[in-house]
Amino acid sequence: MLNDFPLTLKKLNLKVTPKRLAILEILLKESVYLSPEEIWKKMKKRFNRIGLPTVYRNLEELSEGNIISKINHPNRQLYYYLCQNRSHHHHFICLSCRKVEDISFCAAKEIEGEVKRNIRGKILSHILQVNGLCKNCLEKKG
Amino acid sequence: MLNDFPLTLKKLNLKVTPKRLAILEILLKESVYLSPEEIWKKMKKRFNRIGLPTVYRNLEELSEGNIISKINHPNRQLYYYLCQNRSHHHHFICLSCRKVEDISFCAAKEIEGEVKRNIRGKILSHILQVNGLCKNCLEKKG
DNA sequence: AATTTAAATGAAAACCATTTCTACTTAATC
DNA sequence: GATTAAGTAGAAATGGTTTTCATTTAAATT
Ligand SMILES: [Zn+2]
Ligand SMILES: [Zn+2]
Ligand SMILES: [Zn+2]
Ligand SMILES: [Zn+2]
Repeated sequence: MLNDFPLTLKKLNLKVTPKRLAILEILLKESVYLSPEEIWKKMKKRFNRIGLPTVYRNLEELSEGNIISKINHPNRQLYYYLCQNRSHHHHFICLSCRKVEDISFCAAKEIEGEVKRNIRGKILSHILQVNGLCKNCLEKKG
Repeated sequence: MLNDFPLTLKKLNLKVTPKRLAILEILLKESVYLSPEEIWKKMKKRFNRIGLPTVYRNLEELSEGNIISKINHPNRQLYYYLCQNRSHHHHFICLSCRKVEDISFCAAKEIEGEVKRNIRGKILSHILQVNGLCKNCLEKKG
């Protein structure tokens, strides 16, 4: 279930193409967030012909379908991460080695309450992300 | 204190220039987030010569100095907002009319605990933002 | 008030990550 | 296998943002 990618794609009404599967496989193998170009470079090892726009398109679609997460990086470039944890949660990202770790705490409930009570608007999405240095990177510096 | 901009700039070791003051004044007047180009257009009404890079540079510096907030927008463009609330808090942003409203709830404490306990890393920053439709925009649609 | 110095600025150009376009290919359905 | 809508490659365009560098300005120092 966790990585029956063909099924996952079908559920999103996306065709099961070798390139889509490869993008997911590449991301699954990584414990760090990757840029579209980095994923493209890895794809070039598997396919003779593979365009960068294909990688961008697919990453956007997969992100739209909540299969992969978009990372909010201070340098404002795009990064993606495939998390095997399928329940709602957020991320701690290492700004040095790019490692991604799960944060189970989510303020969604409390915030929903506050938005209902005071703002009286409709929530469409929320971002919660912690940026820092992971254990390994901290120890290297010390 | 709240808008003694010259003093604020001095504290950041930034020179008190008419253009910096104007950028702050423009932002202070707005209850919505603005793009650098939008701010530049407003600046052109006040100055004969005003370059877009100057606006970008100053916005970045002011954001770095925590005088203004950078907005995380789904379209990935830069937007800034000057919030008069000087205590730590986060924002609800309307994706339709761009209104920004304060959310006092912040999960920082809980997250800090979780990062200390499980991740054992160092937190450098955190993002918490709620995107949605404000009360006014909801009612317009209904 | 004049001098000095580092910071700020404008204009033009560069940058470059991302998107668009078009012709071609492929997956899925029957 | 034929059909059709979706996916793709490659090249080019896009456009928000940053860099460069010569000039100007703020503000500290005489
Ligand atoms: Zn790390
Ligand atoms: Zn995760
Ligand atoms: Zn609104
Ligand atoms: Zn605020």
